[in-house]
Amino acid sequence: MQYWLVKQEPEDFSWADLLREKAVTWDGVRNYQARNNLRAMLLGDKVLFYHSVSDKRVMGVAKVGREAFPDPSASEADRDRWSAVELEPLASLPTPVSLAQIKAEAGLSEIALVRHSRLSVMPLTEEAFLLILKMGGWNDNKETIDS
DNA sequence: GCCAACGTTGGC
DNA sequence: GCCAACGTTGGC
Repeated sequence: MQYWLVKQEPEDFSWADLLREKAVTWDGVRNYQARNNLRAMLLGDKVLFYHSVSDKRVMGVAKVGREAFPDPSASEADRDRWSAVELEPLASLPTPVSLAQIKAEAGLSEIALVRHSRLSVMPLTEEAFLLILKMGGWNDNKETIDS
């Protein structure tokens, strides 16, 4: 099991949109580091969904529903250069976790969300992932989210 | 709205 | 291959 965080401006595609649509093709990533992270995702990996810019909060947990495939939003010539995955919603955080809270938490000072604010797809350690869940009011143990 | 950080492009 | 110019992202 690996853990990730993806960012999206809620005006473009929000957590509520994902809950409504039940699945989304996560395409349009045009940064190599982010793309490499997409390609490393495995079926069932857990993905925190973060609202950037206007909201700046972690909203919920999704899972990888399909591993990397050629990005359908890329031009024919670039189809193999860029990748997409599918994400499915798992659960909303009882209380979304703000960027300010994350920055104030010593245990999260090393995560890419803080250190590399422009990266849109990033890995998280299990510790960081579970800590953010806890900060979001997720009181159960990790087996709950795994089931 | 501003600007820092960063990635990409293209001239040389 | 270097680097200046430029575009984009995203926090503030």
